[in-house]
Amino acid sequence: MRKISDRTSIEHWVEKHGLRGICGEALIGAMSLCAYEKGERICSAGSEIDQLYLLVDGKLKVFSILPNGKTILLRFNEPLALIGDAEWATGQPPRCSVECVEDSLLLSVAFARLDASNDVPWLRFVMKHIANKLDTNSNAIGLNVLYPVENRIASYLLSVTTGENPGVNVREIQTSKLQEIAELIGTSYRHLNRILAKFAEDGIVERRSGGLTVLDLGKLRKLAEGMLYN
Amino acid sequence: MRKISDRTSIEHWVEKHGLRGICGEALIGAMSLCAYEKGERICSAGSEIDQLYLLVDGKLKVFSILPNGKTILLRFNEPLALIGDAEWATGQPPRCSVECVEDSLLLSVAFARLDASNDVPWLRFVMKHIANKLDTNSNAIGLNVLYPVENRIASYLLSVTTGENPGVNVREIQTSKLQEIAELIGTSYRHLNRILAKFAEDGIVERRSGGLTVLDLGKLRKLAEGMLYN
DNA sequence: CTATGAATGGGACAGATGTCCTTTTCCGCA
DNA sequence: TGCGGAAAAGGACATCTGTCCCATTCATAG
Repeated sequence: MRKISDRTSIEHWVEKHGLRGICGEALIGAMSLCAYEKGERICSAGSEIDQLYLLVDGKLKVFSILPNGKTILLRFNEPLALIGDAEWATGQPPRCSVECVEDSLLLSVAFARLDASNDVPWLRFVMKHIANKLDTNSNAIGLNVLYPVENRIASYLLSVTTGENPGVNVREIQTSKLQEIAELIGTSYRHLNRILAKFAEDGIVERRSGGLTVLDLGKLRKLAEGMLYN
Repeated sequence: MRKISDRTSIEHWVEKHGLRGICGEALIGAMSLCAYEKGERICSAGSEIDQLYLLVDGKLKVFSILPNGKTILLRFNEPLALIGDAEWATGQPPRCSVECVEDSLLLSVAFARLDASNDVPWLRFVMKHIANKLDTNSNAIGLNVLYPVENRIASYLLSVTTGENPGVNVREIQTSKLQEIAELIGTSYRHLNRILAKFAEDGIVERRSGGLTVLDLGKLRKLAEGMLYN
């Protein structure tokens, strides 16, 4: 992580996301700007966290680690997203880990600084964000339990495909080895492989030389049926 | 639902749960007390909701309804729990339905009344509750995806068993037909039946005359492995 | 260019779970 | 008391998913 102290940069991102209407000048003044590289970890489940982060540029993945050591993808985050909001609110250590899937920029404020603030619009802003996560999560539980892996994979592929350009090579837009993808989706590598083979047969994706190319976003969307990791 | 207008009753519950330290007198004055009967629905997914509820006595079950019409149990709620908090925060219609599993008492406040309030301790209180739900949910997603139905059933049985008295007849403590339980857990009736048969074989439960008696809470706890609906 | 370990692709089989049906039990009512 | 429908119990089979294993391909150091 690289800290960017330049106030002008901070201002830029504050303006870009309209933060000035949300939190007071004092809070903005207390913010730092942090640059994380692709693959870097912002926070880890169970570890300490004492900063609230606002993702202003880039993309993050949020995943949970279970008692048996397995991991499961919870969602991808794009700007403007909060990291550490729930932890600040509950005082609990983070239950999830957060990692950059692209080079990312985050504004940060110390929890201590927030505790001291009685900024009502800001509180409402944070509350709304947490509530949105909850909303998404409540839905995701059902979808994860009630739909087979095929749908989760479709959803995952949609999430890592930029959408504007079908035919994206998945290899290029995210580091994960297939093994990692399998873990994120909560299935075995073998099964992921099986489903991908079927997708290839159905012309949804193309596999060549170890890469993976999405051919038919429409079919993927139909399979994902509204279940998205975003 | 029966409305209890008696201010003294309201005061009683406000005191009992220490609400006076959380929200201003004005907010308390705006609260109503509602008595719901076992089985009654407090809110339904997708419908309108314009009140925030505080469960002060009784027990609720919260479940989500999916596109395909299936339902999945998200959690049980006991006092002091909030209903409608996330909906108030996001402005979205409820994604979950909430139903009483026992006769219950809830304090209610209109969203409109809350919108007008800038009570900081109260905002933090609500925020913390939403964050807790999120925390629990994030965990539940992984558990639901990565553990087989057997564990979910164990967890369910624990949740509906009062814990102090092993040998509780499940029939007595909650209305659900087995078919309903199956839906809540997100499995088929057939499979639930299979697992229960295995539990009976292992001496964990006893099935007789259509009822179900929990014999061995210890084994259930081991199976649930920290995954609880509460 | 080749050797080597990592990553991918896939066969075989077992266990978990869903679907479809039939039989049995329970329970209220004529 | 007997009947009829609802709920429960369970058999048979198909599909989904995991585990184990091995063959193939790829990337990279030498």
